[in-house]
Amino acid sequence: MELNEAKDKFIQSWGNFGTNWGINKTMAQIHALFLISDELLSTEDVMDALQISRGNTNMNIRTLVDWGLLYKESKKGERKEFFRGEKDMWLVGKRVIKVRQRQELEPVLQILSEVQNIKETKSNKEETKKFKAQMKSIEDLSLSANSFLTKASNADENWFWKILMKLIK
Amino acid sequence: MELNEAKDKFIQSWGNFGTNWGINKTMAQIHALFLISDELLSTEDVMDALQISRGNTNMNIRTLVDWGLLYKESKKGERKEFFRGEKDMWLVGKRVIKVRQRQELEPVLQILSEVQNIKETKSNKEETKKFKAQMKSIEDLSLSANSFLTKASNADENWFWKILMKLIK
DNA sequence: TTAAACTTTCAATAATTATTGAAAGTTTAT
DNA sequence: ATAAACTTTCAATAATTATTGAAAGTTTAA
Repeated sequence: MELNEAKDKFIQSWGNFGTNWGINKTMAQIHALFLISDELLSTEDVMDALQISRGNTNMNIRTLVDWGLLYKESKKGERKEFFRGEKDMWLVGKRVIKVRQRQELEPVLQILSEVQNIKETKSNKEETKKFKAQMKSIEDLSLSANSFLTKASNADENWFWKILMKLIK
Repeated sequence: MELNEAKDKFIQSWGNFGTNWGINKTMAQIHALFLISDELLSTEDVMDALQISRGNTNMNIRTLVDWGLLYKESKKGERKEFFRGEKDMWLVGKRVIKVRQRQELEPVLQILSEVQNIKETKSNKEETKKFKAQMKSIEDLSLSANSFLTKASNADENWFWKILMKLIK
């Protein structure tokens, strides 16, 4: 395989991978492009490399910066904005976990808690008890997952993997 | 809140939650309905409860059975098929992890490995080295995540959480 | 067999989500 | 203040994904 062929394959695959996990294809592709680019890239560079529109590029670069996966940087003598990708995959992982935990797991925890405040009537006493118990069990697992992810996304790599390795042996 | 209002809220939220993670809304809603139903339900019961078409219901029930989140069961004297939901959230979690790991993580591992077989030319020696190194680092993290998920999805609950609790303390 | 009861399929359609690109907005240099 | 260089927005459009429902397929009972 050629280098450029390999790069393209990686970008396309990363895009599809994102798609399966609720991250839009362009955003994942831009991220992939930055993972394999050592130089700073401008919005136009990204537009050219991936053949996508200015609006699309701008929007997704913004989101990647918000997620902490890209950094805005300046080039001396250039007025244009440039960006650099975070290359450390452990850090990338931690940041993705943080954002998605906040955006998606926490709202569910909120609902699971709310939904347990039901007024019980004489006619549905048993049913209510069972429903609450089931919500509680989902809440418990979600809370444990949430704690784990919080810990994981704040942990320093060595310490974390050292203990994790005992687990996965 | 009323019991039925709470049930509906849970079903809708679970549907949206699924949507954010690349699982279609109907499938997640059907799953939610089974999580809070003690009785066996038929395709028609699900159609009625969620107001969705026969085809949609059939297709998503099939997938849920494939994933191991629903079981097909018979009711004596009834010719119709009935289904029962797996209620144990730990088991549900393990099964979801297994399916998605196979469907989405493993293809990425495949690509990451493929993409490292590049023929180096004199003109791009350095660039090729860097690209390979970056692919390797992504592959390493992905392999670790993969091992962890495999372990987690085969673990028995008590043993697993006991060690995990030390981590998340 | 036959036909009723039930399940599955799939082409058509609807709903959702992503993308474009031109116009509006902003910043900087002079 | 002006205008060139650059960034952002957003209504229109395209692409993707989900859903419908009728027709085809299958199973069962008599």
